Amino acid sequence: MNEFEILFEALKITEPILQKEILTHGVLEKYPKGVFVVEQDKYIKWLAIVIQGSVRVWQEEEDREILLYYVNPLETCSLSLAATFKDYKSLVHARTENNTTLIKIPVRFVKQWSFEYQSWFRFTTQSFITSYEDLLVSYKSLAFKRIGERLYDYLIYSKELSENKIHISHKALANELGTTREVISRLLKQMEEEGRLKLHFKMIELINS
Amino acid sequence: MNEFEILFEALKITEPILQKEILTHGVLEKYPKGVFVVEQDKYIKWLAIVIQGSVRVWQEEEDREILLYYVNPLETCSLSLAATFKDYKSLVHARTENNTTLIKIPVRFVKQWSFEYQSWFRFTTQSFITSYEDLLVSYKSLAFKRIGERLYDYLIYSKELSENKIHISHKALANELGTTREVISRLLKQMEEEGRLKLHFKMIELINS
DNA sequence: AGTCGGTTGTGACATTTAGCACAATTTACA
DNA sequence: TGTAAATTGTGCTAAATGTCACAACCGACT
Repeated sequence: MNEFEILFEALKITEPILQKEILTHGVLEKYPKGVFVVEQDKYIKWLAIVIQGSVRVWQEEEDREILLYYVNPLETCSLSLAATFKDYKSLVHARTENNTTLIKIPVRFVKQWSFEYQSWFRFTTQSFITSYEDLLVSYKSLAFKRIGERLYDYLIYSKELSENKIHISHKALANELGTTREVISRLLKQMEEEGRLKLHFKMIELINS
Repeated sequence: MNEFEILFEALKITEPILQKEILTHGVLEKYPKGVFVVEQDKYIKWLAIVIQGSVRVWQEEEDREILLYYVNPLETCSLSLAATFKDYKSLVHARTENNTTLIKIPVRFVKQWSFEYQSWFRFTTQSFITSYEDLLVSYKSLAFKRIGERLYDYLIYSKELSENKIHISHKALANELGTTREVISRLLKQMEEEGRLKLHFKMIELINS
């Protein structure tokens, strides 16, 4: 099954005309890790849907950054989606996290299809809603939780995606959470002393409670 | 011009069939200040569009709260909108700020119309996008700015909506920004000493720089 | 084995934010 | 006019977070 077929199946795109449109105007691209897909303050020209790999989306200011979310297979960056409805500059950065396969759709089609094809409408709408809810949860967490708790939440969440061993540096964790490396190092050390995890070089092992 | 006509004009709802649908299924309601329109963890049954007045939308945890946004005339709460596409419990609270006139649409129609009527599609889409962007800006601000700056930003923003005199208590400001009253009082006092504003009882006067 | 760049640990200290206590002030309204 | 409730000011203290400096450590590569 090729990438387009994967897309059609996952998004339940059954309309033959829409399939044809996507095949005609969509562009398949493969990127290595670390490529910028979207840059803050630049105009967005394509809607990218991740087929394989993942894309990290974040905001930055001076030398700090904070994670917004990851775009995983068969999801799209809801901000690119927003941009397709209203020409504007990106408020965020986005970069591939792994080798990543994308299908890119020129923005001018995205809106039009939403009104014409039920399945595409479902896809765009769902993407928006999910992203909005996620952001809302993050916002609340940022407003009311202390860094220690947000850090642990992050680790638990990462664990669910893979296993008990999370491969990430303290500096990278700081960038996910919008703080600095020393803060993370100290909090992790403290959690290690509490027996909640075990620290290794560029790896954190969670201990099942 | 009655409330429905105002709605049609503002949202550029020209389709006669849609107008008829809205007149048939929409309900006009007038509330005094302080009525809960949506409550956290409750199911959403209506999409409310503000015609007059305004609705405050916020999140809370224990005895803290933080503002998300205000719904102003001819806007809708994007979270109610999200809920119409996916039955779920509200993540937020919403309460009228003034005497407020709403048009309420049962959620089951909202999604259907989006796909059937261009103007309704434009309305729902725009609402989502605007809310999403606003939340994103708030998120960044929360992540990187200190309370003092967020406070001043808030005052400047309020000033633009009305005049130099902002009628609000320190406690209410704390609730807008997710902090406590003492913090706000001190920061305001400091800004007064710096000549940036003048404090009165339940009112803050901004000084043009 | 040696070098180098990135990573981690940590002490000392500064700043920001929060929490408690209580007095003073203002308003609403009985 | 008097009283109660809400609002504001502020000293003191504590906790959370950020900053700087520097040493120790790890792993990739020659």
